Amino acid sequence: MSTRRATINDVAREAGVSPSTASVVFSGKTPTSEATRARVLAAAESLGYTGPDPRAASLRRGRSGIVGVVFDQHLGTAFLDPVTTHMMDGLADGVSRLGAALLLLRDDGVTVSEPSLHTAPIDAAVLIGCSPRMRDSLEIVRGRGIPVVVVEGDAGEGVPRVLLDNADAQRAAARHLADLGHDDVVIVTLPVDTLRRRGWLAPDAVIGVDVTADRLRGARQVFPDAPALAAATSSIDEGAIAGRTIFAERRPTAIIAQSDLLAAGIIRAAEEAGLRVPQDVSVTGFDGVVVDGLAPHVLTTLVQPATAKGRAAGEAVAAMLEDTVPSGLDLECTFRVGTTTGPPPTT
Amino acid sequence: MSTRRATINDVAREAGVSPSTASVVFSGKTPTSEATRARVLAAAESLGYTGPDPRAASLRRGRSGIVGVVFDQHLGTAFLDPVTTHMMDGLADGVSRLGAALLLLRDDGVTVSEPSLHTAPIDAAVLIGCSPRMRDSLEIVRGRGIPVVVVEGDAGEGVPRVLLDNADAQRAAARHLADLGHDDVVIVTLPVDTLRRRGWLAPDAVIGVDVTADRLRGARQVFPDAPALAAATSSIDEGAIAGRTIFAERRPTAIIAQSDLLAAGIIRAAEEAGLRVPQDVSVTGFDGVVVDGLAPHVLTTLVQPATAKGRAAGEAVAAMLEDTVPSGLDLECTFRVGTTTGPPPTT
DNA sequence: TTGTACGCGTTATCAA
DNA sequence: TTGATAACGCGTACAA
Repeated sequence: MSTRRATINDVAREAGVSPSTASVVFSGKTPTSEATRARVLAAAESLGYTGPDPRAASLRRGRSGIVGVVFDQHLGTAFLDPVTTHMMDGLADGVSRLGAALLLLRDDGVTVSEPSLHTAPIDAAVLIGCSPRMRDSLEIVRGRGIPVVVVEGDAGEGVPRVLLDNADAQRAAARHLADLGHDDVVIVTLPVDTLRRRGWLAPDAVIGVDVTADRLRGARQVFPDAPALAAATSSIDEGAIAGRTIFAERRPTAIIAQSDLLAAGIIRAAEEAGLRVPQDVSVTGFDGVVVDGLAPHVLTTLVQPATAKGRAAGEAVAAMLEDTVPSGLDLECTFRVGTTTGPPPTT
Repeated sequence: MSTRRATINDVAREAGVSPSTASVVFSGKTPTSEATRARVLAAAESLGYTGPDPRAASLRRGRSGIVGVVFDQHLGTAFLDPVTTHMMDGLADGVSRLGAALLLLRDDGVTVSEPSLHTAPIDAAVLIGCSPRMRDSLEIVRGRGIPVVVVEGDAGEGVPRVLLDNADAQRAAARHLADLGHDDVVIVTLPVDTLRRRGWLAPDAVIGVDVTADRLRGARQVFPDAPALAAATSSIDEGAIAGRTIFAERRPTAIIAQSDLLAAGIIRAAEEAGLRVPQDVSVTGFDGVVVDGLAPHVLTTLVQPATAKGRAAGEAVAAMLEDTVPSGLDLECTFRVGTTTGPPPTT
């Protein structure tokens, strides 16, 4: 029983047909007589043959039926972000018409072991932007000649992308604050580079992450001189850290956070500092996800179509694999006014 | 430029070495002289060769470096459950020492297109239990001779499993309620079968989902006659539906929900019905996840080590691929008393 | 409808 | 340290 697994050759021999005939019985590419078909199946059964080896089939066909999803961070971290989760949802949906499965890949720059982005048997790749690493990932994938779709990132010519109107959306939120009378505003940004360093950004700081840069640009269109503080990642804890940093130094009347999770942390920090939201300080978020523990607040935020984003990416991939040329897709955020913004304190 | 991609043979020829030497340069399996190494790399560079084709390598090696994660439901749905999310987190961690990537697979019973469970090039599989479908999935994977680990499910002999002490844990919660003086208790269960039908369970109902059955058994050890209502899935909305059904018909003093999400929905339904929690009705959950919008309540629940569960599964897989025999692993839930349980109303 | 023959691109083995 | 050889298991022209 410890012998090697049966191959289609064994089955063919057992059934008294040629290997190609046996192959055809399994693939159904060519009609076969009911008799041979039955004989082949019986032979397979008796040998414990359960179908073509996917590795060999894949080599032969030149296709693996696998779409890689490339993250730039620990997979766990990615999953804990509701935006990513929803996007994966849509992505699974989008590629489903291909019948492709999703391979979770992480490109951290270090070639650990296999399969990395260099060696994974993927037919196409979806790069989840938001990271400077992405440029390198893109390079690798394109070098391999693999079709790729970029979600929220600058891809260069010829790479289909799924984009959000980050700048415009963020400007809408800033405008909302300005209309309420705010002019002392601080911006808390998503990571600005691979190093994910925290801290105040110099006015001329170069930002390597598109999402961060775009949202910042939108905010600055309304508040050109607003100071910006970079967070290390998008999480409630990071938001709290940023909030504490801010309130230790100053008392802005409003804070624009580049994600809902950050906003939630900032609100927590504000309350720790004895500030009421929105009476003492207004806070806006970005994403429109459900944040736990925020009740009874309802975040004023930009609701992004995360699921649609994933689905669009999936469909673009499907199109590329079917030799259609997919165009990039621009999705829009919806501004939602919640209970975390109000007029600035009159003092 | 539209010619086929370069192969390692082309590179070898260009570099004036044998294919095997070129191969070795890329794999590093055998020492090579600096000179040949440089020549091969240069040749590769000039031909645009970016490394061995993973499909061919995988065929030759008999390994793909991919671990399949099999879900029994829409991937999106799975991702939206915090327990699954945390488990994936741990799983990614657990297989990382293998350097393996995770392939998201869904086994819905219908063989749509490739790669399904039948044809995916995976070295091992992790079945996320909780489903009757799982038995079939298991059959398929084992038929292919692929090592498999089952998380929370009955696997039959010889299949390593990662289990939770569902029955014991649930009994602890039930005991807690009994100690408080409750004796009019209703149980809201997770789905009982593939059909995910809602409704009251007959006392002798056959339950095809292990988790559901185990937790129910634990509760019934304390409250043998408690009626049980099945939900269609684990979500807040489903919990609310169940809650409304219950409160329309009766006024139990306590409700045992088989998940936190269900519990949250039940609490919502209770409040809709003008009932206070826990003064009028106590509610217990299961999982110990953070549920949004539940504040200021803190759920009395069983906290399960979701991340550890995933990590254990990952490590078991790694062990199997390294020819070690992994033993199954039993993990324990921790009972946490929150603010949603109290003595029954004295009326 | 079935069989023959070959190649997909790589790597393990072993000898040189 | 390098090279020759032989699979790995399958799919598909093409011919019969």
